[in-house]
Amino acid sequence: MENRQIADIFTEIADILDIKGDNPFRIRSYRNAARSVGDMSENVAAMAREGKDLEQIPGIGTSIAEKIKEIVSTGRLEFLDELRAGLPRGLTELLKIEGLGPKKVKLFYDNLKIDTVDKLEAAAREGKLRELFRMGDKSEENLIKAIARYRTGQGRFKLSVAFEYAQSIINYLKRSKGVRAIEAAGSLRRRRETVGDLDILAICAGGTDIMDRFVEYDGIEEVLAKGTTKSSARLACGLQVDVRVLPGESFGAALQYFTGSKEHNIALRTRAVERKLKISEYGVFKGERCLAGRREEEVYAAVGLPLIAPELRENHGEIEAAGKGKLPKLIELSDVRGDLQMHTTATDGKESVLDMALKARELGYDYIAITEHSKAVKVARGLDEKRLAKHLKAIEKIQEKITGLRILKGVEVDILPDGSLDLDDAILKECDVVIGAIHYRFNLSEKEMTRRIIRGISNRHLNIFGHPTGRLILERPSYEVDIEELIRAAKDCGVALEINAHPDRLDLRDVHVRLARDQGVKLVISTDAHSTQNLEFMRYGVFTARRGWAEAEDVLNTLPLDKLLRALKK
DNA sequence: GCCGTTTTCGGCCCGACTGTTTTCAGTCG
Repeated sequence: MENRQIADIFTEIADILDIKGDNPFRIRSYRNAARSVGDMSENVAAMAREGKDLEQIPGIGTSIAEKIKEIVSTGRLEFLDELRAGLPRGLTELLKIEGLGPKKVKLFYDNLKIDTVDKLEAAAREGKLRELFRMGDKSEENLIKAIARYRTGQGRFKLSVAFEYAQSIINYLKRSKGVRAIEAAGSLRRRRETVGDLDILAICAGGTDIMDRFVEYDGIEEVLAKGTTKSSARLACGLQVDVRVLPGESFGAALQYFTGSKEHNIALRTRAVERKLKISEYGVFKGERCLAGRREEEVYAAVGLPLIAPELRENHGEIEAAGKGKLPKLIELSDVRGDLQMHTTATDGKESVLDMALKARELGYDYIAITEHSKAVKVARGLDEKRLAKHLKAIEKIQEKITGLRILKGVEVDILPDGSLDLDDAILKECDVVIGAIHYRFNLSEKEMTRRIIRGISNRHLNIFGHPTGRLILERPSYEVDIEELIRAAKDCGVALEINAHPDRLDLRDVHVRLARDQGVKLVISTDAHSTQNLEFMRYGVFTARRGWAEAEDVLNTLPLDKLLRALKK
C-alpha cells in the first residue's frame, strides 16, 4: 500500500469532520498526519508490517498509529466507514471548489440537500443560494466561475512554467512608481517541483501605483481581489498571482512568512511562542516592541537560528538541524563542473556534438558526456554497437577541434525487461560514462521492475542509473519500483543515481534524493539536453538536489575531471 | 488528536480580503 493512499484516508476524515464542525485541532491533527505520511520516503505500510514504531513519525500519535495498523492489516478503516455513513460521498468533493469551505458546504447541504457539483451549479444558476444566510448574488456568480475552473481541472504548474511567468510579471511590476524591491516568495521560492500560485512581494514608497498597474497586466484574465496591500488575479493560463505590498521594515518577515511552507512557519512560530515572542508577516515582536523584520536572517536570528535556505523549509527536520548547527551546506549551481547526459543529432537531439560542446564551454563547464540512446529506443533512432563505435570515434575527432573542455564518450543504454543491457559489454567498455535507463515496458509489477533494474545496474560497466523512477511531472506517474531497495542496490553496485534536471522529469525527486544521500549513494545532476538551450536546465536539477539536502560532495559532477573519472570507476 | 528540557493538561500561527452586513463569518494562504 502506498503512502498516498493512507494519506488520502486521513484527508477524507479531516474533510468530513470539518463539514460536521468537529474540533478544529482534531481536524488539523488528521491533516498533519496526512501530510506527514504523504511526504515520507519510507513506505509506512511496510513499517507497520515490520512492527516499527509509527509514533516516531511526526504528527502520528497513539490513535492515528492504531488507525494506520488497521488500514494496513484490513485494507479498511471502520472509523472512516462510520463517518461516511452519515454523509453523502459527494460532499467532500465540494470542498475542492475554491471559495467553498466546510461551513458553506454544510449550509448548502442542510438547507438545499446539495451534495454534488452539478446540484450546486444548478442551485447557483437558479438563484437559490442567495436566499441562504450571508449569501448574495455576487457569491453565486463567484461560485459558478469557481465551478467552471474546477471542471477544467486547472491545478498546479510545473516549476519551470511558473518561473517564467514570475520573471515576466516581476519585470513588468518593477516599472511601477515607488517600487524599491520586489521578489517572488511561496513554493516557487522553495523550488517545489510544481507551483500552485505565485506570491509576489514588493516594498513600495508612498504613492505607489503598483496595484493599479498589476491589474492591467495583459496576461490577466480575471481580477479576484484588489486592495492596497494585497491583490489577486488569475492569468489566462489559470495560474493565480498574489501581489502584496509591504513596508521596508517588514520585508524580511514577510518574505519569510510568504515563502512558507505553512508547516515550516507553524513550527517556527511555535518556537517563537516558547521564547515569549510573536512572529507575524510584519516582524518578530516582544509585546508591542518589534525586534526584527527588515531582513529574513533577523527573523531566524530572533529565535536563535541561522538562516534556513528556502528549499529546506518544509518542516522536515530543518528547524531541529538549524538549532543544532547541523544544516547541510547545500550545493550551488556554480559547484557543477560538467553535464553528464545529453543527446545530439546522432539520435534524437537537435544539435551537433560540436555545438553542444561549445555551449557547454560557454557555460563554464570543464567536461560533458555525450550519451546517445541505444537501439531499443527506436523512435529516437537509438544506436546499435556498430553505429555507437563510429560515433565514439567521431567524438574523438571533435575533441581535437576544441580546447578547454573534455568531451566524454558515453551512452544511455536501455535496461531491457529481463534486466540485461541493450548493448554488448565490449562496446560499453569503450565508454567513459555508461548511463542505464528504462524507456519502455513500464507496466511490470513492482517486484519485476525492481529485479530488472537491479540486474541492469549490476553490470560492471554501468556508472549511473538515469531518471530512476521514470515519472513525468503532472503527466505520468513513476513505474512501480521499490525505491529503497533500488537505493541499497545502487550503493552495493557503486552506481550513482541521476537527478535528471529536465523540468518535465526532476527524477530523482527531492525526498528520494534525501533518502539516497542519507544512505551514502552518490548522485549526478544531468540535463538530458536535446538542444544547446536545454543545457540551461541544470538549475532545476540543482534546486531538486538542494530540496533533497544535497551538498556538493554528494554530487559527482562537482568533481574536477580526473577525480570524476576515478569516481566513476567501479 | 498531537505534543512536552518550565508541562501528561491545556494549549494548538496569524492576518487580509470578500461579501454580507452595519460588526463579522468564512475562506485563504
